Amino acid sequence: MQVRIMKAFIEEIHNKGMKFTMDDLARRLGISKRTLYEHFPSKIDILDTIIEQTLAEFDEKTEKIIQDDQLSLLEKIKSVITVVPKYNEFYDLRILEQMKRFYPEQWERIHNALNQWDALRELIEQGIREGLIVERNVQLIMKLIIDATNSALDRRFFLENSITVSDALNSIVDILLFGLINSSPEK
Amino acid sequence: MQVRIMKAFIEEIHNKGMKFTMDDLARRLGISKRTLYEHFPSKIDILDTIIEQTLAEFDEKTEKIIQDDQLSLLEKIKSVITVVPKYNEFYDLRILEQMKRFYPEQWERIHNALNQWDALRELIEQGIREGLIVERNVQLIMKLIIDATNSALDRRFFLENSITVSDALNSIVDILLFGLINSSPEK
DNA sequence: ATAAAACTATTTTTGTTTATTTAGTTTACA
DNA sequence: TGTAAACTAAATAAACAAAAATAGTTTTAT
Repeated sequence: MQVRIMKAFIEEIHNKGMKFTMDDLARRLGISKRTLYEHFPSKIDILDTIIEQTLAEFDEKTEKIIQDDQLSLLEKIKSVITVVPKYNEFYDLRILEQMKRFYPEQWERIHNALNQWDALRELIEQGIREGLIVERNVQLIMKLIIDATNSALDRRFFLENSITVSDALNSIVDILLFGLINSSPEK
Repeated sequence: MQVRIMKAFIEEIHNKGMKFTMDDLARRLGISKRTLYEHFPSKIDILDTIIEQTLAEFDEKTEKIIQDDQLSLLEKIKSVITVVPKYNEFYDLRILEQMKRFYPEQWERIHNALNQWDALRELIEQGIREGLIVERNVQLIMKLIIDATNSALDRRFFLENSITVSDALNSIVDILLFGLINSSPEK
């Protein structure tokens, strides 16, 4: 039931943005507010739980990739960057902007998560040490990767150009890793 | 004198953000408001002139690069991306945020200029046709380049990491063009 | 137990008035 | 001719009150 509520919560966000009422949510779920409050003590609590779970799930996926001995460092870097969080429609620039206004604490938590990415930085540093990655300012590399992947949060852009988020992320990673220049000889 | 005023204008912005008075500006210049208004009819007019001139100068530099027969397509692309506008301290995220609030029209003009970049798109398209650039969605490539170069507007980041804007832009372009992966065999 | 609706205590929003700031002008004076 | 300072009209912000919306609770009925 908790999951049903969280899904409906995200559906509401998707339709009306961050500004919807608990009455809306109960109506969408076809349950009474009373029942709703049996499962979550407060509105913010639902939001916190969603954030908590998606970030945790994101970290798990990342950790699993890092621990996977089958993967080369390059594959690990590639995979880690292209991890897409559950409820990914939730991570949308438009939504985040509203969240910054109405739930600044929650926004900050997401913002930090999106701009830290320590696991990736360690992989990049390892990559540099091993000569896999070009030797440049790590902070700058991180900023570039983060900014590039964060542009995948601009759902409007992808909708307008009918590209899926996953396709976009894959393209972005390929370009970041191997560059825009065609190194292979012409066919 | 117009130039002196514009420079002082930018200095004021640099110190106090977009919110400074014409009295501040006159004081900084050591002239009276009366004299100030002899040279510019209004405050917005100074701002408009600065924007006008920097954008025009940016376009000129770009055009010169494109017309230069000495340069290969690759060199052209690289050069065009790394063009830095005059008064570049003016193009700073923090400032632009304030400009969006206090001078929305002017902000939009800059915003459009920063997010259009038709000259570059044509070079990229040519690059794809000629097989120089990887064959991917042009819009996505453009978005990636624009987002990446726009992160050079985040002056705080560069200050904190003591990187100059030019260095950063050069690094960014190199990475975008040739990728993070070291293609050359280890030394 | 659960839904539906009524209820309440807060928060948010909206509108209004007042006070402050400031762009642009005018005046006085060197 | 140009500075400094005073001035004004307009915009901006601050303060406040009234109104509306809504999170969370309670009641009623099934």
